[in-house]
Formats: sequence, C-alpha cells, structure tokens
Amino acid sequence: MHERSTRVPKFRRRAEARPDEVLDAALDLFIEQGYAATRVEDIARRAGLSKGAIYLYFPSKEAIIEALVRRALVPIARTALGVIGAWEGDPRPVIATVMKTLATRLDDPRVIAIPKLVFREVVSFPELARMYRREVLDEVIPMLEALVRRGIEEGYLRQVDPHLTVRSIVGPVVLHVAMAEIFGITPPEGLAIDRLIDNHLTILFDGLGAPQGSRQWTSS
Amino acid sequence: MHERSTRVPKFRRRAEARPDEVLDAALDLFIEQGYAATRVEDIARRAGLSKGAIYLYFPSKEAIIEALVRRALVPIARTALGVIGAWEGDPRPVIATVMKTLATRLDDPRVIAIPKLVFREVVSFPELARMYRREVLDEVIPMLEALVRRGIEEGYLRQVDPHLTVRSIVGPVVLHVAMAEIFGITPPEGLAIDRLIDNHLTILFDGLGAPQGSRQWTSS
DNA sequence: TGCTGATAACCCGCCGGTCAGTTATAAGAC
DNA sequence: GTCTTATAACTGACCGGCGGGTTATCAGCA
Repeated sequence: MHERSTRVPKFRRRAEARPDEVLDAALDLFIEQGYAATRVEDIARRAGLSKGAIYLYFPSKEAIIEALVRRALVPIARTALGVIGAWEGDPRPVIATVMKTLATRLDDPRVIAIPKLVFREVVSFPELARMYRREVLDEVIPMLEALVRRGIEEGYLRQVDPHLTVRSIVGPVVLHVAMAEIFGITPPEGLAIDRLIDNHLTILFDGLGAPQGSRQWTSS
Repeated sequence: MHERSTRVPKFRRRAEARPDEVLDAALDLFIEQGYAATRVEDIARRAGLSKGAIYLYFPSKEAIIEALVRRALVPIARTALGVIGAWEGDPRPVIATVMKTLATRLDDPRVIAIPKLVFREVVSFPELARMYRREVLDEVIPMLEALVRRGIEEGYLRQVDPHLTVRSIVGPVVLHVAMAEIFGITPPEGLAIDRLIDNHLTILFDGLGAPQGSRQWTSS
C-alpha cells in the first residue's frame, strides 16, 4: 500500500489532500480493528502524520468516522439512482441487473466496510445510521418497491406485498456476504457470489417448487 | 472444610444466583450502550453489587460477554435440533415451520440481542464468532441443507444448489429484522413478521413470476 | 521576518482490575 | 436464646495505563 521511503520530505503535499489520506488510513484501521480499538495515533502514523496534525483537519475522533461514512455515501447513492429509473415492461431483467451490480460492489472490502462500520457503531453514534438511511436506503428501497409494484400492475409478477418483497429480493445476498464476513462460512468453491445470484434469481422468479417450465435469468 | 449437611446451601447469601444476575444486568446494558461503553461498575450497580464483587464471579470483563453468549447458545441450539430431524416427504412444510419458529424467537429483544452482540464485537473477540458458529450455525445450516437436498432427490424441489439455497430461505428474515433493528425501517403496520414470512414463503415456493397463464393485465 | 504545516511532549479523565478491610451468615458452646 | 468464632460475601478506595485532546515550539518557505 504505502511505501515508506527513508528520504521523506517533511512538508509534502498541500493541505488539500490530507483529509482524504487520513480517511483512507482510518478506514483501513477501522476494518482491521474496529473504531474503539483504533487510536488516533495509529491513524496518524498510517497516514504519515503525527497525532497533532490530525486535529488540524478533524475536530475529534468521532468526526473522522462521520466524514468517512459521508464520503462513502456519495458514490453509492449516485450509482443506485441511474439503474432503475426509467424502465418499461418486465421488471425481472432490471432486478437481475441490480442484484449483480450490488453483488459486485459488495465484493470490494472497502465498500462492504462502510455498512459494517455503520452497524457496529450505531449504538454509540446514532447519527451514522440516520445518515446511511437517509442517503442510501431511503433512495434505493422505494425504487425497488416501485419496480415490484409496477411489475404486479402490468401482470409480470405475482400479487405480493411490494414492501416485504424487497426483503426477499436482496436478503439472501446480504446474508451471504454477512456469513462470509463474520463467520467465514462460504461455499466450498469460495465466495462464488455470481453463483449465489444465479441460484437465488432462479428461485426468486420461478420458485423453489417442482420443475415446471423453468427459465434461465442469467445474463452473463 | 467441614461439610455435614445434606442440604445443599452451604453458606450462602445469594451466591448461587449471582452469576446469572450479573449476566442479566450485563445483557441489558450491552443492548443499551454496547460492550465498550458499558463499565463494569455499571453492570455491578444494576445487579445490585459493587464492582469488586463482579470479580468474585468473573475473571475479567471479557469473560462476562463470553459467558453471556455461551449461556444464550444452549437453548437456541437445542430448539433447532428437534424440529428438522426426522422427516419424510415434501420438505416445504418443515421449512415453513422452521421459518415461523425462527421469526417468533427473533421477535424477543433478549434473543436477537445475542447475534447482534456477536456481530458487533466479533472484531475484538473472535472467540465469540467461533462459539456462535460452532454451537449454532454448524448445527442448523447443514440440517437445512440436507432438507433441501433430500427434497431435490425426491422430486419435490427444483434442481438448486442446497448450500446457496439456504441463504435464499432465511436471508429475507434476517434482513427484515436487521433493517428494523438498525434503521427503524418497518412496514407501515409495524414489524409484521408473520406477514413477511407468508409473503416470503409464497415467493420462495412458487416464484415471483405471475402464475402460468394468468399473466393478466390489472384485474381489480 | 512572518506565515503555515507539522510535531512531540504533555495533560488529564476514564476505566479495568486489585486488595485490605467490613459485614452478613451460620454453626457450635453453654 | 446469646455469645463466640469462622469464613463466605461483599465493599469501596485505590492504582496504573491508556488514549483523546492541547500547546509550545520548530522547520521550511517566500
């Protein structure tokens, strides 16, 4: 990651790049050891600074984790918006695409780290959960709900509760990642998230029940 | 030591009950404020003790959380074992029963608190995750897998990957509870976990797609 | 010479853990 | 009963380190 050269220029960059470097270092350490166990001094060292310098850019340790989550939210929300927006006809291909996109993104340790952080620290910092809900969930969930609702109205989908059905769509992926992350429980062949998605979409669209005119929804 | 009485109470004020009382108090506080933010003194006060007395029963703060999780695991594992064991024929009714049982149990704040604790503290105490995996997951998951596998072999279920399919079965319930717990996102009518299960089982068994031949335009 | 980014020693409140001392309980002795 | 004795159960003051946050000072640059 960081190369530590012996001839290190004392005053390197302009101050503009510093905050992001601090956040990068903090994210690494929060992933490794969690928020409470990470000292500000650790963050400073990894960012190539002294502890005091941290406080030139952030007023407190808590401000670091908030800025970290806030910074991560921007691209997530932006990505999600584009995909679903305008769509006519059968919503199933859209669902399949969204799932694959989601799976790909969650495969990145530095992406999955954010919801993990939010979850772990939510008791100490409720503001994190509010941010995450406002910026991500309140954008994505209603969109998926609307997608399901329209699919029902247009006769493509069975009569189900759109709100609850969103859980049936994304729940398995979340659980898959969570089990791998926390307990190290993965399929014999590794994470195999693509295979999970395929398996799940088959069940989701056509049901677990007996074979009857099954279809393949894998697009790759 | 001189012991002569067949009556068990050797010398007690309340020593026998103390460890459990301490664990109860600790669970309450861990739920409210998390492990790191809870002082041993807090636990002692709520249990009606002084801090020093805690260390008569537990060697360290970490031992408290371990004992807490361990105590919770016994009934969980025991419950799960009985349900699935011997079953012939269509596995779908068993799955439905298991799901409803799971949902009911997770509705209890003091039950759901345990996996939440494990998840939050897993970075600091990997032993928690190992315990949880060994005592709960490694018991339940293979059983569900075997259920699915037999269902396939006997022609009741579609050809799917049994391992991955377990995620499609329980994932939505986990996500439902997690969203409610962390972000306060619930259906308009409240948690409605029974309705979630019904909706999910419909999709799981029969698929999200409209029933064959009934792909109709909106029928009121 | 003055400004800025950065430092390292310092301060101090917090909390896990300890321990000498105190109190409650029970069993004999009478 | 009640006095004595033994000890389990418990207390609360204390310690030590740890880590978040501060500040006096410096080093480079124009």
